[in-house]
Amino acid sequence: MSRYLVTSALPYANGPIHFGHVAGAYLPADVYVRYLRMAKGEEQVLFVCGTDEHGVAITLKAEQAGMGYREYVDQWHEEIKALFDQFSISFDIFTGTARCPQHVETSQRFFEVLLERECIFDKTEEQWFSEESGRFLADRYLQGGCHECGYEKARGDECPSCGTWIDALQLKNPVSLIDGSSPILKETKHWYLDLPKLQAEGLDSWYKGEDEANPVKGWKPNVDGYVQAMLKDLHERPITRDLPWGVPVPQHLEGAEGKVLYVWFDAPIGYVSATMEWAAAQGKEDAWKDWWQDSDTRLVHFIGKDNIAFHMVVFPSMLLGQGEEWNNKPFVLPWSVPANEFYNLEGRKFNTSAGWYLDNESFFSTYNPDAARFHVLMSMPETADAEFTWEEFQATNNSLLADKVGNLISRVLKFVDKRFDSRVPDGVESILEHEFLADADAAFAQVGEHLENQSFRKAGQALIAAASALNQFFDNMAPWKSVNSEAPAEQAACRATLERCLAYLELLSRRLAPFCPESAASLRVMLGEVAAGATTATDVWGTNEVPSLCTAGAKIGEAKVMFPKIDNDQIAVEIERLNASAATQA
RNA sequence: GGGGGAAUAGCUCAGUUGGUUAGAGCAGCGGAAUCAUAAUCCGCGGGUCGGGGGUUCGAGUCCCUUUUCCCCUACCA
Repeated sequence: MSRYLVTSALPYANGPIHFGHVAGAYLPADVYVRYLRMAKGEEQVLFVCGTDEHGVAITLKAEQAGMGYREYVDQWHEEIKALFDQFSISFDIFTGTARCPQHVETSQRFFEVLLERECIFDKTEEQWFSEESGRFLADRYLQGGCHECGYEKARGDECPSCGTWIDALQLKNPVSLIDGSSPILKETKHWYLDLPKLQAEGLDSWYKGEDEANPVKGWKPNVDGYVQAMLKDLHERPITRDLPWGVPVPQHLEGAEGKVLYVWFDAPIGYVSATMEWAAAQGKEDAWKDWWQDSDTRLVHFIGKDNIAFHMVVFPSMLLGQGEEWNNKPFVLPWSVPANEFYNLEGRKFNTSAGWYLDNESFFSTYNPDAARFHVLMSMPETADAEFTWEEFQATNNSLLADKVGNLISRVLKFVDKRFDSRVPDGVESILEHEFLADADAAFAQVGEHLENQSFRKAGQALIAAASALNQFFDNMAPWKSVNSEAPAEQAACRATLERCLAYLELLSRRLAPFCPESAASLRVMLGEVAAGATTATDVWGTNEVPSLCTAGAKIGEAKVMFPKIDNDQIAVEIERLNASAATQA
């Protein structure tokens, strides 16, 4: 039995996150994890994440805000965590690279091991240095004359005028965009990750699925195409920076003073250190090894498409490069990297500073978080960019959740309440074979199959199809007619129909849980004694499960509206608010 | 400039290794029913698959080219 170590991309603690991030890397991961916990067992799954809190961008923004670096990232850490809480993202641990107690030591050890194993080398080169602010300048913070077309406001990486590639060292009369000073060239030593070497030593065979110790699930087209192209021409990458904020390069090394590990080097190590922090919190310091160094672990990275290179090439290389220097065991390599595309808002990118965003607080105080989860999942950018639109959100909420699912629950429970005194009808000979129940069985089975396969939209569609089949069953049996019949056979059919409906609602409550956890829980409350048995333990998914007969006389609870409808006026207000907010910022 | 992904009914999307009249949901239209959050169920219409070319007995599905959108391009995670 495999265990699953699931990660979501570490959000950068440099600004707000929005539904777009949630749709790409967090919500699908959470639905997957909730499914795995139910289908494989809680102890077989670990879900880790945290904020990425280093890097030059953070130092600049913090300085602008007149805040200390730690203070600055703390603020964003809290804000980011708040949105995840609204979406009920169920991380086992959510830490951060600047707050995780194990992070510095772990990152440095990664570095040292790579150095010892000669997967890292150093090089000394000249770079632009601002004497005024006492720091080396990243290419993008330089402006100067383009060596090709002479355009004077070219940036250090690309000329906006002629589009040519610029080597920052060739800029004419460069000026620092940070402090306006004229930088000087100064020598600095940096360390580089030798990716070509690691490619030959195992990255290639892992990627191709030829590494028996590290099987892979298979890559999505966006991942496969990108990585294949990248592996044809792999170069070494610098992994250190001159910065006052980050994980220090081990200080015993010559020239390490004032240098930190480059943010993308230390960030993915955050997955490992977060696991260590989790283990320590469990009182089992070594438990992290069971996840990172156990060949039965399936390592799954949920990311956005902008992160493919790091999770498919750089981080696996770093793991590979550790050899067996940790406890005489290698690290596991990713089994699956579900990279999603981007999620936009009403046709444009989410952009908080331009007023093009959803106000999280207002959103969650007005709408059902489970409806948001379900809609975002059903429209998530699995294969291509996708978008959130208010009208589609309304349609999902009303047509699917309220009308198909909510109403099904409502009509069944109210019928049982009125006609059978809120109890499972007795003397029932269960209906085991029925066309529409067979459809429901198949649809419920597909929910599991699709979740297993990380096909989230299809899983959601299957869930709706199951509810639809149950509606068909109810209509086909027409218990509202048979209930008034004098014929014993009719009356028996009516009782059997409701018994099956209750049994299937119990199944629905379990299949709905990964998508809409709160609603699933409230459905179980409504089902009362019908859902009394604890079923959160390992539950067999992906098979045609025929629910067993409900106990006759079992009492059900009170039916409540699970998914309130959203009316047109409300949606119009939201769209107007969005446009007004964008207009104000423009 | 280079690399990658995407483009299929009004909308959102499926379409396995190329193979009979290209599917679903939503919206729309018609009907049935009335237990239920005026919720459900049945039926119907509607695409030639971004444009062009090619391979093939046969292509949405492979190749070339072109247009549009998005991502990466290595110090904007």
